[in-house]
Amino acid sequence: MQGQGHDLGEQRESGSARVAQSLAIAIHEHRLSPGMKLSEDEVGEIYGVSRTVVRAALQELAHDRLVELKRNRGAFVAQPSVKEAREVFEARSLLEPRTAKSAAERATPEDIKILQKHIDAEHAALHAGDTGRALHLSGKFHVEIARIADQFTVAEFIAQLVSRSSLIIALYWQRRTALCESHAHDALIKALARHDGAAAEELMQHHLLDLLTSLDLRDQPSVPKSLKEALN
Amino acid sequence: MQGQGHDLGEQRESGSARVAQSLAIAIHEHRLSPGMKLSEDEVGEIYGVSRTVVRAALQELAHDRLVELKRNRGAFVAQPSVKEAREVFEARSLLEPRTAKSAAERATPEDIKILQKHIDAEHAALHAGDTGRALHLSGKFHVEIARIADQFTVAEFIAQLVSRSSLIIALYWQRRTALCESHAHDALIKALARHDGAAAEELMQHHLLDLLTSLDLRDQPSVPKSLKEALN
DNA sequence: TGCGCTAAAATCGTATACAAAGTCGTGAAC
DNA sequence: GTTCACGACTTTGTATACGATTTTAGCGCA
Repeated sequence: MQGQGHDLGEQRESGSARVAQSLAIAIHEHRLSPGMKLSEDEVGEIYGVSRTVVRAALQELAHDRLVELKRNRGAFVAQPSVKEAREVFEARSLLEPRTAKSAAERATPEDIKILQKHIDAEHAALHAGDTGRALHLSGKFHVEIARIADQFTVAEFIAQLVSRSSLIIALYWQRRTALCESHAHDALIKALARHDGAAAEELMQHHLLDLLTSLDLRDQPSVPKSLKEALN
Repeated sequence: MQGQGHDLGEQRESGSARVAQSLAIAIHEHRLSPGMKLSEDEVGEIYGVSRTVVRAALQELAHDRLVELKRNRGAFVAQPSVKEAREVFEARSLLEPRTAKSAAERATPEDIKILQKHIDAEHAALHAGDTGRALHLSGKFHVEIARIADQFTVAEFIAQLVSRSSLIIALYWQRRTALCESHAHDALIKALARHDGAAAEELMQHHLLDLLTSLDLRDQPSVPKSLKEALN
């Protein structure tokens, strides 16, 4: 989300955008756990900026529901409730299957290559034991599909939902096997490559249902830990 | 100065939220036109707050794509492009029909009453010639349906899309008749009242398509507010 | 007259300062 | 020993200050 999207290597980003993105990635990769407090002074110290820009970054993340702002009490990494978790996947099931269908109908060979690179990086991260990074890349795969469909508005929503899903997974994941992801993505990319919209839609719907059912949506919270460690 | 406490009803909200909401409504009601500049000093003067809180409000609106922030140049009421307009309605057509279906299956008599009140107020505003307010209420109708469906996550997305639609209508509306709205909403509420999910889904889909086709999406962003912009 | 350059004014981006609200620990009363 | 209350400390909310960037106006020159 954050930056308008086209400038990834740019250094021109405003301070708050940089901080927000860094924090967002840290959350995606589960280096920041749900419920952890994000003190303005502490975060500002870490990034070498004043509370002003930290506040802007935290507000941005709060808008994406990655952090929760409590009035006069500060910012905390969000802890999505069970109901919110179901809502997020309900929203994804409304948006992503039909977006995947559109993507299948428009995908170019270059698009497929980019997706394949995502998958390869994801596999590599998984193999290297960096499950956090693998999860982050897995999410980007979903957003990339929306981009291929040439639907930036929907892509933004999906990006937000993917971020929140990462938080949900941190809280409610029950299986230790993260393999299902890879296979589902492999099948999806094949359907996209052969412009099989119906199959892509079906595969995406099934993939999301699989993700949802792999969660244990009866339990409750987890544990916070130190801040500086996670952000180094 | 800075009367910290002139309380108009709910003073629970933080200053920035109050300013953001006020500005958002002004945009919904077309009292602020696309492209209009929102100077931080000027807005702060109007609401009696410092630039700090104005900036927070503008950032919030920027996240909802109601205003566009240009680095070192300030905030402007957004001017959605033709492509963005199509994307917004594409996203709505993904989210709203099936949400209407869910709402139909869950709607209680109280829900129907609330919706009816919305419609009545909308009709009243229309009859009073306050088309801006009618548009605003018409939008709230759509959001309320998502609330009835008990999908707050989707409801937030719809709220944002409805806001952006208001901006799009301001730019691309071609018909002078705003009547279609009312009839469509009347039919929808009837389907909801008799728990006819399929009909509600169909009606909503058709309603959105109607809205989209009532726009003139061939022209470029409409009338520039100032001459300089036109010659920019 | 028209164009380009420079300086002044306005506006934004960020840091700092101060006030209000919240948190936590200590101690006295029961 | 437990509970409640009060005060010092911490953290947030907002205002103000200052440097950076952009815009605009004025002036000189072709």
